[in-house]
Amino acid sequence: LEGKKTTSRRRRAPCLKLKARVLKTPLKQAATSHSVLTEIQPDCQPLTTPPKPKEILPADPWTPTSNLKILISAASPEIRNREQRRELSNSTSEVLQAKHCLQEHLSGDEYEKSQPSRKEKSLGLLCHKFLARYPDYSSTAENNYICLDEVAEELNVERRRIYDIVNVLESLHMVSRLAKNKYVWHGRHNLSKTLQALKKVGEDNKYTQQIQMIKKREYEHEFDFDGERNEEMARSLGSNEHSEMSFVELPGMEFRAASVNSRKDKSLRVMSQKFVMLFLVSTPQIVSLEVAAKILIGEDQLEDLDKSKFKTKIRRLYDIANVLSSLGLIEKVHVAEERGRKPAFKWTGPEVLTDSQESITSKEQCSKNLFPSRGKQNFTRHPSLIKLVRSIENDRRKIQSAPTSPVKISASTDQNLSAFPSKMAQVPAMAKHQLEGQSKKVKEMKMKLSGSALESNLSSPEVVPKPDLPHTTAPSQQPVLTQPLGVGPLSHSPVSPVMLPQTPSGVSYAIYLHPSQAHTVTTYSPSFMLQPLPCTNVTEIKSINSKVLNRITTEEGDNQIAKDDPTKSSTAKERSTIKSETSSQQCLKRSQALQDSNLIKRCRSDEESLDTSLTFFPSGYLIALTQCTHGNKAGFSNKEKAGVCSLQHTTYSSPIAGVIPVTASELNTVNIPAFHITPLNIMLSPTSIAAAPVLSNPCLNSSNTSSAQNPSSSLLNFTLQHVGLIPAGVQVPANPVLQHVPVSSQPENVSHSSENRNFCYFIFLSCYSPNLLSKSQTVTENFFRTPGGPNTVSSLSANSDGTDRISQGTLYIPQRKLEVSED
DNA sequence: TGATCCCGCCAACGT
DNA sequence: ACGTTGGCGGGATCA
Repeated sequence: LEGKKTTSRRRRAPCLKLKARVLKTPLKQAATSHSVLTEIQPDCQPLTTPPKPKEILPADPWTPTSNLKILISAASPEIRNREQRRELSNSTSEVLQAKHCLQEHLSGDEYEKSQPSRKEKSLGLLCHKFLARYPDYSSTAENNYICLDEVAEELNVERRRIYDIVNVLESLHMVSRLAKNKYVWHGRHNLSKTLQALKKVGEDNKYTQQIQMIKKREYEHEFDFDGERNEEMARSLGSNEHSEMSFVELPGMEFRAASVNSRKDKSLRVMSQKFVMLFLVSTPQIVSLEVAAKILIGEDQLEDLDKSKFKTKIRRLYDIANVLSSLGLIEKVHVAEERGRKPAFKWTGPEVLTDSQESITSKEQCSKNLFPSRGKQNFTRHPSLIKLVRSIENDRRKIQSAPTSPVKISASTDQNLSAFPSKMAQVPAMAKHQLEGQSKKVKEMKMKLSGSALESNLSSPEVVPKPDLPHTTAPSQQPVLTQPLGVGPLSHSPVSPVMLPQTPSGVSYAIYLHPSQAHTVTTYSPSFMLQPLPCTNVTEIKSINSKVLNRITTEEGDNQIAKDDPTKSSTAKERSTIKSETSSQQCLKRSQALQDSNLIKRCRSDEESLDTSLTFFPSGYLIALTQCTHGNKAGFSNKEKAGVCSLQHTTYSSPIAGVIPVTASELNTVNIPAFHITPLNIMLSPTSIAAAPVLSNPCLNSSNTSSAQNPSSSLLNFTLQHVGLIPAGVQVPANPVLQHVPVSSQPENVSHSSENRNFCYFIFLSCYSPNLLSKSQTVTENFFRTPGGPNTVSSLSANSDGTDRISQGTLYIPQRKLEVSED
């Protein structure tokens, strides 16, 4: 028991071998037998993890010096510039811990005996060490090659452990295999794209629903293992026929990734990706190991959902989680449960935009052409392509696998595509291109937005732009836009009005209707609020919490014990743990109780300091009615401003609807996430609808005017009826006149006479989507079919300056009206 | 105790 | 036949 790893291993080997043959790694079909285990065990004493030797090992590589080195590398800011608080505290604690050990080493000689503790050998620490060797963002100049042997040796670990790390990194495309024993380091260069792709796949996989389902069952019956229930559940989960999802690749990297070897499962990699997906699709972004394990298991083997399998899965998840934690992507938390707390992890990585929010269209369009059958597999290898890929892989492998085959592909990550004969390769490239361009645009827009918000006096509280926060992780990798959103009014909370920078071009409005209050709307809508929203770009709607906060209930979410230390300024973070109900049903069910005092407090403070990071957008039905005119020439007087503000405030109390002014010219800048919601059976009372126009609070308008045109009431009615907002027979008042509006708040503020301005009306039936929207393109493509045909859309989206206009007088009715992803 | 997860056997793969 | 990968699960540690 001298402890030397190698020694003990050697000693142990024969014994294990014997036993193992019988029960350990079952030969394919041989099932593990515990009885055998117990019987045999006595014979071969060790057969267990060697007890931690308490003696010292002079030869042990873990000398104080090495410890120090590790500490330094782990903490070195130059090397690891990426992290912030979270990870910082993370690694800091680790470092401290290690330091502690170090001190022990130094202090007492007898202490030197202490073997590296289990902790010091943890995968997490090892991963930190590993990561410290490479830059977050690799530059071609540096040594981006990873030689497993070397690394293993340098880090003093078995190679096996390195595989664990590399496999996870590979799943994030942070490294890719070049050849035997050789990997290339990509760093975080592709991270955001990878995450985006993963999120997309996760959504397509309906992970959100799966999670929901599991939680539900769990809740209903105290979850009993070996119960039929589980099998049932597994079946239902697995029955989603997309269970064969394989490794998600990244455009431009697929072949390299594929070359990793054709070992079919690639389990750890795939598991890692799926695990990440779970975070990306859930809100709050907290995933308990249990749920994750169940989903991951349920997906492939619906049959035996036995305990051991579950345990194993959990073990693997821990391995993965350790690596992800080292990367600063997740952080451990605990969620309170009826019985004690359950381990869980919280996503702390960059916020990821949904494809549907960003460039789903471009990507999807491209891929759809290739994979007409399903959009869902955009980044997953399509079955029909496997053969092709295989053959390519084979060729490639031949070239690559020569022992120590030198890197023959240029180190750059995405440029070798052209080398591929397959035209498939070009698609991803295109998508990527667009993606990049778009995110750039998003960034610009965001900047513009916050800039104008700053100068706008209208900037009542909510417009106070949040100073650019340092990125939590990869600096500059994600658009600022992607900052944690979430705050807010979550799923059921009423949408709070938003103030956006005023635009000289006019105003327009949108109506927000929260499903949870739909019933109210149907009958009477005293709280129907009209919000004058000066806006330039509705690219991002900033909202603040309304006083009436809804419960953020997620079986897990609620219970989550914010174990965050108070020192941590986790506002955005915390807020991001809002749950967006995908199910309208649930939305309706949820009560609107105030949730936690923090939120309330924050809400209050919002009035002054306003954390505007919050950007959620109602996703839902959008109806644009152009030709509605309004406006006045009065500028914004202070008084008016005040009025607006107060109006706005009152709205917080129980806004069930809101209107966002949007001029036609801004139409294309409005971002709305793809439909997530079912249109519900919301019916608007005619009066409510009529109110919309009223919103064009005169005080918002600039003096310039255009001919006064009244909105076509028939058009309006038609539209509303068409989408089921009002009963067929009902007619909405034709002319939006203030007095018709049942505005319950500050009527005096809306009583100005108005002049005319062109703008269009948007009506949203919303189900809040905490996700940020970003691209105008999304809106236009998802909701409108311009008369000009498909090209119109392209041209609109192609224009980045946001000046495109949709011809006025046209009623665009979304064609995908009832296409809901929800179900 | 239950949560973590290190350790290393050995099957599957690749050459 | 041998080296590389990496699934897997016992059981040591940690909290």
